[in-house]
Amino acid sequence: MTLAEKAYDSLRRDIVTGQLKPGAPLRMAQLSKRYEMGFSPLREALNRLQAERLVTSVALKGFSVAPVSMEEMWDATNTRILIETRALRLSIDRGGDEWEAGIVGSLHALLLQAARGSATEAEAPALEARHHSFHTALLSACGSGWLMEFFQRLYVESERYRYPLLAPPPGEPARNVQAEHEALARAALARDADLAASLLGDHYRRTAQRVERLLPPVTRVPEEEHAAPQFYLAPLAP
Amino acid sequence: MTLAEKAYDSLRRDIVTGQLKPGAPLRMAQLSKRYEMGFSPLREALNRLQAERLVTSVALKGFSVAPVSMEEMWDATNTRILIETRALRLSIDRGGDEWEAGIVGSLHALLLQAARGSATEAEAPALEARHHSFHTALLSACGSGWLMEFFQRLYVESERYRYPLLAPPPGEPARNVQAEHEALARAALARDADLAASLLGDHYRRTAQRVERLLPPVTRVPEEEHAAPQFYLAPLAP
DNA sequence: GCAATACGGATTTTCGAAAATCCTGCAATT
DNA sequence: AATTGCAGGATTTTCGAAAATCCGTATTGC
Repeated sequence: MTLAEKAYDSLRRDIVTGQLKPGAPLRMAQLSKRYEMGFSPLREALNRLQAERLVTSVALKGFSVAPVSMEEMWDATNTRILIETRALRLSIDRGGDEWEAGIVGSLHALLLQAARGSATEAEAPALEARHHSFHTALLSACGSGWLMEFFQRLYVESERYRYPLLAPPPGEPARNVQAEHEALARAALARDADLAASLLGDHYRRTAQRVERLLPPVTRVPEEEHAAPQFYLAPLAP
Repeated sequence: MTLAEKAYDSLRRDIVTGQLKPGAPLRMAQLSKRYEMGFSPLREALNRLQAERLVTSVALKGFSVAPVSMEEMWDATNTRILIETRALRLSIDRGGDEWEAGIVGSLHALLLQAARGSATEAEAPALEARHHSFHTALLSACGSGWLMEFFQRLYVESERYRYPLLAPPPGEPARNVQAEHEALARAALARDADLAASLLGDHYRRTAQRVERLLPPVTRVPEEEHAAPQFYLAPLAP
């Protein structure tokens, strides 16, 4: 594994888990010290992350962690539902034995980890990994590389919002999210596409609502000139 | 504009227009000479392009132009229809005067350029730019950054397949694609979401069928993993 | 004869410093 | 008092060379 790949993995993890805060500037000197490598591999990683919208950059002014907002969270959620319900229906149509086995296996692993009392911070990455595997398994037979790519992109994006909730705040009733996963798997294996798609949409909407309720401070991003225009009139000539 | 940005634009253009053939290895020394810059800005551009799936890379073995295939072209087409019909319906719901003005204006500019006899190679980039502006204007009021991003990604992807057809081969009946654009704009401005979505889907399916009919050699991607294909999208401009 | 291994050239990856650019604060001017 | 102009420092961007790795070839050992 090259240094640039290490840099990519480390930066991605630290952004998704919130150790690098949204909007925070990423200075080369500071990153170089933190990750113990030169500028070249860091720049490479930052450019990839920029293309994935996890970091932003302005020429000659450097990189920053991409900001978060409730608007963006809902946009990601709605787009996710569009992408994943399509991929799920395709998978239900086309999936074979391997697809079913992948669902059953990854759901089992997810439930084991969840039952292990994964509410602690130390267990969060393991739980998150199995959650990702399960959702990937569900869609894996869709046969569309583009749908899978967009699914992965939006999964990472929503992980940024979801991660702080893996260790639920005290006094908050735990949501039985694993029951939703089980119902989803059951509907998929029963080849009930309408039910499965409906359950998947509800699953994500519920997650988004929980994020909205428990993470309101996150949304308070001071508005600068970074705001996207309401309308976009593309230039005509090159 | 930094050198890295120039490198990105140049490489992207040369890949989309087929001057860099699908599957072709991209050697640093050769690129450095071709674009007259050092390794650093080139690597930066290549990493961004890799994240956008226009180039592939293997650690310590370098970069290549991403391959093309008919399967991938159909995947991009179908995913495009999913993304864009959603974005179009949202725009039709939410768009205001500026949105309408953008459509009318960019359609007018597109028709002017098309009437100018853009079948020549020299005019292809201008026609392509206005085509892109028109489709962007149609969706621009959807209010979803993620849908717009995926739209742009798939637009570029399909441009790779469409570009050689801007100058139609001799003996091939020209398709009246501008009539389709006009009908699309009319349906959008009339706020007929079902009709507009249906026209948009047909528009892309027709394009894909034409690509499939006129570019069959493209699909013959040799089995060897990294060799350049025997056939490729013929370059239009010098 | 055949497999395994060592070598040399080609290529990528990384480093460290130089060049270019931006930002801040202060002074000079209107 | 407000604005402009200009150093000086901080930061990013780029270069060129060094280090690391890969691939094909030839040599060795069995």
